[in-house]
Amino acid sequence: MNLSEREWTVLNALWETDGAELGEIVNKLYPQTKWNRNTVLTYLTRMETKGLVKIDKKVSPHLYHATIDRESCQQKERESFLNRVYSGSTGDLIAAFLKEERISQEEIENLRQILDNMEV
Amino acid sequence: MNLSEREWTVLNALWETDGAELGEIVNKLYPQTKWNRNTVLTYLTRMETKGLVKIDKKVSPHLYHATIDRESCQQKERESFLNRVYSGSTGDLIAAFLKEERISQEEIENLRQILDNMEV
DNA sequence: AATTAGATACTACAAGTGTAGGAGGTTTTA
DNA sequence: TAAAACCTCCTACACTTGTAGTATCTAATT
Repeated sequence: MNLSEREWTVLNALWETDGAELGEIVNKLYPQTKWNRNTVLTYLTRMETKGLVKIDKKVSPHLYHATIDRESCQQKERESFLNRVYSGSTGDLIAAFLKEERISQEEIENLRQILDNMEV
Repeated sequence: MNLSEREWTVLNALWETDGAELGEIVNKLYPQTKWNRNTVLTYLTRMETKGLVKIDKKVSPHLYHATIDRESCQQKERESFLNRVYSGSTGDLIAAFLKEERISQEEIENLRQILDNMEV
């Protein structure tokens, strides 16, 4: 199941506040997205159909939960990104990110550590 | 202009053989995709409408070219992936790729070099 | 209890996407 | 040159996505 941009946006909000009410979700999303409340509701119910979201209807207002965890979504997305955009070459991909994007000194150190531990 | 999965697949084929004929493209794609020839043609013409593909109709069979280069598509895709999936944290993203995906010893060395050159 | 504000359900509708089929034009080949 | 093999064009159609509007329902407030 490949997540769309909007689905990621919604899920990111749900992961930050698991078991949120509609109003909270709408408010959290509004600054970046300007989505209408009913638009958000449509996304949530469609995502429920797809099994991405669980809606707890025993309480009112309903509570909305992500049914999948962030890590495994990230993992799938990495896989697909890697193949689609870098034909599977992790080295090229990382090199591109290193060269282009801003990284703090600490992060550089951290990555160096990881590399050291990978040395056979 | 955000490229879809299919558009990436088509463009990857075009980048590998720029100015290809339909038959070549179809054959190149078939093993991974099993797409029907007319399906491919539909994608190509739709992508022409979007400005992603240029069709040279002066010759027959027509020749199909990508109008955008791979690097700039990769760059956009990196940006969007980074924000969508890692909330903009390049460090987290790279760490995840380093930990999860297989990288050869040479690539590790190469990345280390890049890190060294980034040191202030 | 009546009003109001927010929540949910149902409906809508255009545009985009996935996936070809059929008809007709062109090029190669027997 | 007739057949075979491609190629291109046009058409189709169901499904998904983006984006709400309306109507109703429920909970909070006066």
